[in-house]
Amino acid sequence: MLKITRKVEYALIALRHMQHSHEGSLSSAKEIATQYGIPKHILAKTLQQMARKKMIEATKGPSGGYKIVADLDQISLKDFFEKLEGPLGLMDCYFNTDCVQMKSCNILTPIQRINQNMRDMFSKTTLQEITQ
Amino acid sequence: MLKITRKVEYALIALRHMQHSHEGSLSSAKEIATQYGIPKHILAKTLQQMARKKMIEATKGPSGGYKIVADLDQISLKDFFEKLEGPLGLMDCYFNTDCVQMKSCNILTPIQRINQNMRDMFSKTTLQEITQ
DNA sequence: ATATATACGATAAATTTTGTCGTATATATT
DNA sequence: AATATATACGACAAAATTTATCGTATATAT
Repeated sequence: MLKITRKVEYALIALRHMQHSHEGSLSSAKEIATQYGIPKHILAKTLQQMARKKMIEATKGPSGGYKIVADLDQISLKDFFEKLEGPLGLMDCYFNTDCVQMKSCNILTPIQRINQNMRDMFSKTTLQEITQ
Repeated sequence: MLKITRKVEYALIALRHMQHSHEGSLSSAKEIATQYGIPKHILAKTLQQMARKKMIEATKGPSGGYKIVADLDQISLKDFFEKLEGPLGLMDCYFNTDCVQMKSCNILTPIQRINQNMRDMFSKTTLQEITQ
């Protein structure tokens, strides 16, 4: 439990790779996949998702690839996680209110507190800090 | 991602229930399961695991059940999670060192940092704070 | 034209989580 | 002693989620 997904892991690896490669240069999915032993197709999808979220930009064709366009200082880890995996919560009832046991649940309030702590923590860390 | 499991959820509900029931009284798996709409068999297993970890104590036979015996002030959320689900880490490589990509991995150190933050957070919260 | 690279939906495999079943053991009550 | 109730626990099955694959389309440099 409390694991990040491979998708997020691959995304972090790719971001860090791009950030450390030559300024303005493009990194292809193939290049990154090969270097870190990641399935190319999956990495490509993840990169596409990041492109849709305007974190990176894609260039098609031969010698194409991706490059970072967002300011990683301005993106918190919480935002990053949510861009890739949707709302962040320890339990679904944090954002989804249709649990039939809502009324009888005796840990709703306590759980919300922990949740808030976790979200605060991930809100305070920026992507830049991770990939620098 | 970053979800707690039902097992942990059920354990928290049960603990809170016991803590709020009459001092020294026993709560049976059936009683708790019925009240909160939890599958009885699963809850029983979870309670048994908590008993093995010396957090609660079981009494067999009719009118038997469980009661809290540990000091919940002395148990951190991190310890609680680990008693039920094993080592706590965002990624397996935090405690399991046989990832073949260890050497080429470019996010090992950053991830360890986030990991540590999360563990610290859960170490600072006690079970008592949650179930009180 | 051709080769290379991204785009993306559909689907399959693998893993993890969640739940069920059966049987054994202990004990209060009758 | 017999019965009913409750915990103990391993084996197994179902469901859900995550992870990966496949096929096809589009863009573009050479």
